[in-house]
Amino acid sequence: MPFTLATWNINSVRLRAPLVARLLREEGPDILCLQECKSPVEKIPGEIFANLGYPHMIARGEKGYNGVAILSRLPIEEAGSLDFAGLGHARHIAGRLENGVTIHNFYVPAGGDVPDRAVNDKFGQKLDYLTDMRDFFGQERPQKSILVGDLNIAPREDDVWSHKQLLKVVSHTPVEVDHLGAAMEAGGWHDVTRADIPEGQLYSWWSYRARDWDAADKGRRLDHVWASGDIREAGHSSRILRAARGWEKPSDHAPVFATFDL
DNA sequence: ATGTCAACAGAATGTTGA
Repeated sequence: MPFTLATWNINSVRLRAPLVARLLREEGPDILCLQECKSPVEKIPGEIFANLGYPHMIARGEKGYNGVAILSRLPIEEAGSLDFAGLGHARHIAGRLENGVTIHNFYVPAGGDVPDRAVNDKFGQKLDYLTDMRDFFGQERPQKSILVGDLNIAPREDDVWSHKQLLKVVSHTPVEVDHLGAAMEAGGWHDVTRADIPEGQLYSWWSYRARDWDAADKGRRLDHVWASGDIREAGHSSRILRAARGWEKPSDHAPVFATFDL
């Protein structure tokens, strides 16, 4: 049975519960992975989503920051949560579907402003997080697995509005791209979005600070859908719902979709 | 340095993080 999955950094699931509901109603993904819920789990308005046909929710949360959740119309059971770099943050949850597919939902640390771990602890934490990711998935290569989330890195030149102007901007520096690539390779992960859409500029995030985000279009592809090597061929129909960035009181991220024939 | 958001602490705005 094919299923469609979406990943979306919602930037407060309580404030934007109406937008989540709109996405569920209008697009109807089978599974929606959220990041930056910024809410303790017990304060996530799960009944709103349940009433829309998404009775299954697994989540990790904390007060004010981070937080990840998976909403599903298919039964999903928790399959652990990882705390890379020992941050003690709610940045990951894994779930398993009845067909045996595991879904990892990640919110990788943003990394602060200065791309130098000697002067910016947050940048060091981001690199350490990615190194731990590499080591974890390298230990035992995942199978029948999908990894999604806000990875806070735009790896390719055509994943940013200006490769040259962003080389020293956190999210597109070579050291971050290398760390992400190492995690990807160690786990045998494949970039489903770029397998589907190999050519051209592709963004999932536009800063709030731009006066006209749509016209300026200074975006970055920070949100990703990966598949383990054994199911890479099952992924298709990738798309980014850019329109959601223009909704009333939007998140600064747009949802990324993929369908899997599994 | 700036721009714009959101949550928190604690009672108005400043801080932290993105």
